[in-house]
Amino acid sequence: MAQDDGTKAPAGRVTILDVARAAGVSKSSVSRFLDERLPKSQSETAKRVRKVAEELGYVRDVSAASLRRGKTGMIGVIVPRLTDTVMAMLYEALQRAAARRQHFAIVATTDDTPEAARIAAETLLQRGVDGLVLSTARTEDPLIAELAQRGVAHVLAVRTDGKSLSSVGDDEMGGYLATRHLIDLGHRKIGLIGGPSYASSALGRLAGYKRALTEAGLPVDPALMVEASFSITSGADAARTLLARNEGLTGLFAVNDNTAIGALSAIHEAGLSVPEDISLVGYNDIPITAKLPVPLTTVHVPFDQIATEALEILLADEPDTDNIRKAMPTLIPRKSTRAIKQA
Amino acid sequence: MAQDDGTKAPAGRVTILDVARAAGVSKSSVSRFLDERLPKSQSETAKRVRKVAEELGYVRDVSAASLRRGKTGMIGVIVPRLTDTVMAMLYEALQRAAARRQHFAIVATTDDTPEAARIAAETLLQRGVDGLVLSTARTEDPLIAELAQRGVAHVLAVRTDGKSLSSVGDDEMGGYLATRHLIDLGHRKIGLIGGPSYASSALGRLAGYKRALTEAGLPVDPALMVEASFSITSGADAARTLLARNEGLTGLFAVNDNTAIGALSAIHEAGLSVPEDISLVGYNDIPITAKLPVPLTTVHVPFDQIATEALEILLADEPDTDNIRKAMPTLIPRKSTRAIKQA
DNA sequence: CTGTTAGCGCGTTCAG
DNA sequence: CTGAACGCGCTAACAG
Repeated sequence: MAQDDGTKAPAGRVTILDVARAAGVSKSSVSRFLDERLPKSQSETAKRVRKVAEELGYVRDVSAASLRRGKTGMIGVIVPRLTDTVMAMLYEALQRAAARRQHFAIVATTDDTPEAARIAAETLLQRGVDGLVLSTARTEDPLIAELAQRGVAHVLAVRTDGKSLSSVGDDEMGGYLATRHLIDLGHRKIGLIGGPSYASSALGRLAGYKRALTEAGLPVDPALMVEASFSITSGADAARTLLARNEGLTGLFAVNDNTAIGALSAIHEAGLSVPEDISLVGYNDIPITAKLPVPLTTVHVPFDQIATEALEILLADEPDTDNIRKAMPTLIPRKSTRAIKQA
Repeated sequence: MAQDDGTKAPAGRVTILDVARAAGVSKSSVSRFLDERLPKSQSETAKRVRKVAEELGYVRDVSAASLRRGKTGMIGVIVPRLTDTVMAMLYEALQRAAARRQHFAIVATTDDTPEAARIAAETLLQRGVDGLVLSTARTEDPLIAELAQRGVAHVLAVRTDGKSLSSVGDDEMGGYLATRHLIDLGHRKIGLIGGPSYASSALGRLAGYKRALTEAGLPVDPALMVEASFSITSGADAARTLLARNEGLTGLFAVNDNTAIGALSAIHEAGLSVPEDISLVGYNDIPITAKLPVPLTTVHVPFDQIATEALEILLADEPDTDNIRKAMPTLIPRKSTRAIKQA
């Protein structure tokens, strides 16, 4: 039994025509009054139309509007995986930023493989997204080149290829801050658990690590640097290697919280403690780091800012001039680092 | 400089009409041959049309198709948050299941508040989803009642309200398995870190805990049970309470891996070790549990199965008969549990 | 500011 | 099986 609200009950869903009739105006007027992109008119009729629409429970059919406008108001996000908390944080931030701009962010995952990234992009494009936010960029990424060539609006987030429009964290600075923190605490032999070399974020943090060392007059020793993926297991492996290879290591900088957590396991396994024997710094400040038995010192990344700027770039009317925007990270000192014991 | 593929270059995007012309058939034929819902015709023209479409790089305009079909092929997923790995796993599983059925899953988060859940549902519906998968159900959830009354297709996943169509894990069984495991190892004083009482999953696991205890002739002692949220911090708090309140506690079952991880902190803090002093079991088997310094014994939940069945229910032509489908969990014994030391 | 008109690209009648 | 014609609901262009 459908409820009767006094107006002629529309058969199925309420269309713009129902509203127009009920308000006694033309449907194009309704369309205009309800256009969220225009500054909302304060005229009496405008108010009445909005009220009637509200009462009737009218909601615009996005398929029809998208067809006509040539835009869907959806933006596609491509991330390696959502079970990586960093990427979940990025996506949630992008959702918030998109909502603020009356858009909606949909996501597809790639497991960090280029083939899946291509499929993800295709899927999202097929779904009609107005643009793409990619966090999977590699240096010399053919997918990105192709998108550019096809004229697909896109922006890189968190990771950059060094040339396309991007919104990232200042990884070099973050790496510097982390390493400098350890140096300031008196550490002299500081290992690095790096990330995959195809990720600009990992490379930047490595560069920052080197700069801090050099600036402090410390040697940049290849034996102190190990490359890992962004996984917990590979962090553990890397830490094991580093520990075995370097007598007297007291500081460790992992360019990712996950690898730091893996390193924690390896350190315990070796009969050592954090921070008593080894001071450890992570990167990203994922929620769990603050809640570990020994809360992890890490570098906080302002994902909300990165997301906001990414969308600003993507949705800008005319192409931006400065290609790569960098957001400032912050060091969060917690309990996994302490001043070195005096010899 | 647009490349010329020999056919008349369409101005903007390739439409169905371009394909029709290039293949020498009418556009309705093209539409039919390319309809993924129909069994694909093997006739020569069909093959030719598909080939031409492929060559021209034709992709169906989903807005136009959706407008005409009255369906978008999108399903909306509502979860508390994606930074909770459990929910990220659920959503990724739903994405895969949706893809298998030629659909696409979009997501919105609620921070586990009913008001945000309502907004999330509205947002998703406005975006034109064909149905909703909710993992935020509470017992007596007005939002769900409203969806039902409005005729919105929906299914509950992981958590159920006990009456609506749902696809969940068998939480009672999981709770039983976890507790039984501890009992089998000789533990007699087993604490429970429960979840919020509005979540059916938490309630089910609690019920399983009680059944295992009762079956073993052990008392169900209220002092051994603490309610927590699903967060790490609250898990730590709960464990502290339990430890302080119960002399001789040797076993602990946390109905969620996150709270188990929190408990870990509290246990260490109290100067105790896992599994030497306390055996600990979690729930969900999120990836990190296997990689902790002491890998966590936990209950694995088949999210892929839950997701597949959820979509089966949601996309079914006629309403299902059995309301609540339950997937079997599995106990994964790792290093956080061991036989009790003999007195 | 308002209304009229003309499609957006597609899927689905319906007649052949 | 095929094609012609219609219209899904909306917005843009235009005219008043």
